[in-house]
Amino acid sequence: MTNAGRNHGGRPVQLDEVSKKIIEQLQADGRRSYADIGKAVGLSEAAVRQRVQKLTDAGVMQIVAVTDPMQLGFTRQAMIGIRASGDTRDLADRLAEIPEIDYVVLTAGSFDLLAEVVCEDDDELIELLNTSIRNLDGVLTTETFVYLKLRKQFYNWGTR
Amino acid sequence: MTNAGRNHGGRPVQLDEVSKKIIEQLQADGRRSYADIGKAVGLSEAAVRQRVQKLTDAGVMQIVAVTDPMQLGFTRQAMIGIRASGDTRDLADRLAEIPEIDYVVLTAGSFDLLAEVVCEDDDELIELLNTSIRNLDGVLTTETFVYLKLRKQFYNWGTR
DNA sequence: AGTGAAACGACCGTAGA
DNA sequence: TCTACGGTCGTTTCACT
Repeated sequence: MTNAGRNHGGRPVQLDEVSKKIIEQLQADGRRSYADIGKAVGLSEAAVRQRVQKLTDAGVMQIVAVTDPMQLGFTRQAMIGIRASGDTRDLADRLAEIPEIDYVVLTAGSFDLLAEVVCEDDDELIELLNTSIRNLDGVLTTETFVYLKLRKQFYNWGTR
Repeated sequence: MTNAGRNHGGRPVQLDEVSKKIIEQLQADGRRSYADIGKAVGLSEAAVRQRVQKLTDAGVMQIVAVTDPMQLGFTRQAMIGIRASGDTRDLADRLAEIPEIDYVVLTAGSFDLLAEVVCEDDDELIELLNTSIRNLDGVLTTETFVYLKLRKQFYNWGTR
């Protein structure tokens, strides 16, 4: 189960209804057996297996464990909007190295970057902002949006 | 493989090093066999399976398929900051019903809500902003941050 | 909470339509 | 790209520690 063959070109893949159904099944339960999925979509176990292989090799889909930060004791989350000078790709790289940051995206708009942080508590968040983030070369100003309640989350993916 | 027994109380669970290692293995590959994981963490297959069962039942972890919107032809993503009046929980509920929105969070700061949208192209994004989002009762102003490049994404989860 | 063993079911490779 | 099938390996259950 390697990552070999990822479609780094990023050309969209045309999916038929059957593959979409297979993905739906695995979005509900990533460990569902290929045989079970086959019954649900009307295909043999081997055919399902081949399609899943193709989809993961092409980088359309990944089957992974997703954790709940709250349950792991990370009670404080926030999105940080960053206005920057210089090369934002470079800054994004440096932000990505910070373990408390789980999400970094380069944007167009009144922020140049958005970064999501996962912290144990407010103290860790303050520490992170004051030492790790605002001190970075190229960071002009930041704006913090502390999460009060997560209402919806659907799993997409697209780091490349 | 139901969702039964989710720990909706949200009390943090204390995890030992072994469970953390198991989660790490599954974050890398959600379909890795329990036997393999057992070899990696020094536990029998049955013990690993019991722990994984517990972790998923407690709501600490979920094993799911995560898709890449780009590969599925959704070439335009954006974060939308929303300033609102009235009950933001109510507004969040209505935003969550919009299929193009995959992420809604209530925040403290200069936005009341953040919503992430996944669109096929710019036209769909414009349409969505003008018709579905800005027209909602309670939406005062919006600010859109179009994604240029996703740099880092780590899978967390916490909708309740 | 963990191991070990036996029965069962899933997965994988290959052959063939 | 699919089905069919046999060998191998993973999973499940249970008795035991």
